[in-house]
Amino acid sequence: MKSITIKDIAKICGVGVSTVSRAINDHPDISRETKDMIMEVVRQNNFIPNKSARNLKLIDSKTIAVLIKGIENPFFQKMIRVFEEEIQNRKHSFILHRVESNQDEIEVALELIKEKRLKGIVFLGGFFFHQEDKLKEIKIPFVLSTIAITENVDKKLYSSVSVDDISESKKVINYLCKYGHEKIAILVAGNKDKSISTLRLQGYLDALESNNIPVNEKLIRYTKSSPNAYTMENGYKLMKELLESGEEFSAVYAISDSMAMGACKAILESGKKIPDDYSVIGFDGLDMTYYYNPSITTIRQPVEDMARETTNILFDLINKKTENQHKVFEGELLIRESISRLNK
Amino acid sequence: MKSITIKDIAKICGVGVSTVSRAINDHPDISRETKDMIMEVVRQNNFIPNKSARNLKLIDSKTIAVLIKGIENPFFQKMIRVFEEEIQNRKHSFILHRVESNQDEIEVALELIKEKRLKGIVFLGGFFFHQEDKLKEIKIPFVLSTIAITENVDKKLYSSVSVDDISESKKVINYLCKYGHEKIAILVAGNKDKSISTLRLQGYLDALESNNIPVNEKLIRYTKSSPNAYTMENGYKLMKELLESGEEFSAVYAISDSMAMGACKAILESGKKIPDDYSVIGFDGLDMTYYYNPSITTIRQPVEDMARETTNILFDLINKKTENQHKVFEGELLIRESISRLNK
DNA sequence: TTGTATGCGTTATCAG
DNA sequence: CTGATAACGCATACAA
Repeated sequence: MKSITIKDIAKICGVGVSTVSRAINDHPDISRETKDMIMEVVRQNNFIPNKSARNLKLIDSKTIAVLIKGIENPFFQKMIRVFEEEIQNRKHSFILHRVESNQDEIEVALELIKEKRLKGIVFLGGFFFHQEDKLKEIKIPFVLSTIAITENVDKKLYSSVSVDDISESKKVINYLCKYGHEKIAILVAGNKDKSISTLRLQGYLDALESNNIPVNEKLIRYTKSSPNAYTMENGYKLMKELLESGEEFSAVYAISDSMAMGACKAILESGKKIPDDYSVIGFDGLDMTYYYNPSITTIRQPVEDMARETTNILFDLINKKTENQHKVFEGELLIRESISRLNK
Repeated sequence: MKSITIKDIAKICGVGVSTVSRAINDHPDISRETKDMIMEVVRQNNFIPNKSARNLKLIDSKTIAVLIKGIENPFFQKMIRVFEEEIQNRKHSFILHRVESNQDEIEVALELIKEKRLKGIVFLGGFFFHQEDKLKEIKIPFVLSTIAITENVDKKLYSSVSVDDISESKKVINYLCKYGHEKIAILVAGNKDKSISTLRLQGYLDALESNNIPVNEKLIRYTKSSPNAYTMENGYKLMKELLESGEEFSAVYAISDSMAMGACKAILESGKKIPDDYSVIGFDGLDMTYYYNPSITTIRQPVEDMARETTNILFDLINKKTENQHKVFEGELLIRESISRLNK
């Protein structure tokens, strides 16, 4: 079942393959008539050029890949849109490529670069625990977007766009403290998970200290299951355990909005009220937090702006307009209905 | 900046390219020592085979692609997992490929088939308004999963896995009627959108008729914006308009869970209660409906089973074990807290 | 067990 | 403007 090739088309048209190639690719050096004639034959025979062959031959491809770890995370939804738009505006092709949680994103990137002759890469989500020499293998421009780097790598080796998880996390806790909360629980991702979760936990600890509140280890709840720790289900389970433990607290900080909603459910199910009995605060700024009942106070990451800035930096790098950059965005505290005031 | 190829490796190792190829691809006809030696060199030089070249050469690739339209739809999240698992269990590679809402999925499929030498394809989401001859161009096995076909095409030409949107929709309305509701509003996708929305609306109309309830056009609300009609935002807007219109109703059926949650928000925001003032029912069975407050009654599509069955059929087709099949799954009514009983 | 040569389907170079 | 031909990087038939 051999499929039709450019040669077949050339034969049918009675022209050379290069002429067909020129017709397909809108080359200038071809007369209107031959082009029209060829395109007609192409259409009639449903000829579709083989991209592998094309990629193999091409030296320069004008395509950008976004490698996303955790595509199921609703947090990325809006960013994808922006990437698509921005990249297409710049007349480049956009490839969204999912990397599985057990895959090494750099390996995947390296393969894709070769396969597609990429111009640039965006790494979205996940966390880098890579060594410097790993990063150095990527010879094309790339930007880490909403990624926590844990290793101490030279900032000159990469670009990044992110929020400061530690300080945003402090913001959360300071806000709760301002409202009189002292017994503040936190729902974080499994303790071996060296990631964004660790940073947000760090912010929590720092803020408690600066507010002179002693840390109660029993109020720090870690998810068991991985790799998908930031789910509603985990938030629900953790909250349920916490409630059943009998440990006292007045507010809970879930390090993701999904977990926050799960936590809310557990609280409501136990017959308690939000925010009257317990205050809840999330992180990320998912739309869903607005629609939830009660609406949930959270820190919004400016995802659209972050995606836009990511592409800006990437194309600046591609056009050699800049060295590697690190842009940190400020989160926005969205004050909703899930926090009560304890002091007056 | 030429990148390293199999030839370079061969040269370094002092062997032929075919030997290197054999080493990389775990061929049997190669001695342990040469293989180990070669692999060591491969590692040291970070050699990564070019997939385009490989795909071009290969005749048989053992890869399955899932083309998904509307990847941002949380409905597909769980299915993706299953596809990945099932396909990997069968020792095939899994490619998730996003098709944009303005793209023709068949065109995309045709390209991908050539590029990757696919063994099979799953079309996930969206709706087919394609002619028969379009479908006939796809020469490899494929299955339409959770897709509404609007054209009248010969069922022998394709396989499908779905729920019966019309009858599930009737189930919804019959349930509401049983609880004494008669003034039932429905939130559907924009009227030009010939899709699943149309089918669910049809079920609504049919069920009203069989329950001897006259249709009130004012209770049928269409989203304006496309292409992403099934969002919380649209549910919210539609509900708000409906409430402000002053039209009387006791229950609302949103044809997607996301819309249902948006609708709930609008109701709650207006100071009304669910289900005391208004009953709400959704469709799809997203996890979120459980976590919402109040939890939302909905029709659950058995997504995992559907994904599993999709792969089963696909591989049966690949292995020539079967002709094209059409499997219809039954939805499950998840009774939650968002419906009140009007009659006693 | 290993090496050589050929072709996969395109695009690009270069001569006509 | 057009056509032959040489790559692109790899896998494989075939020869050794």
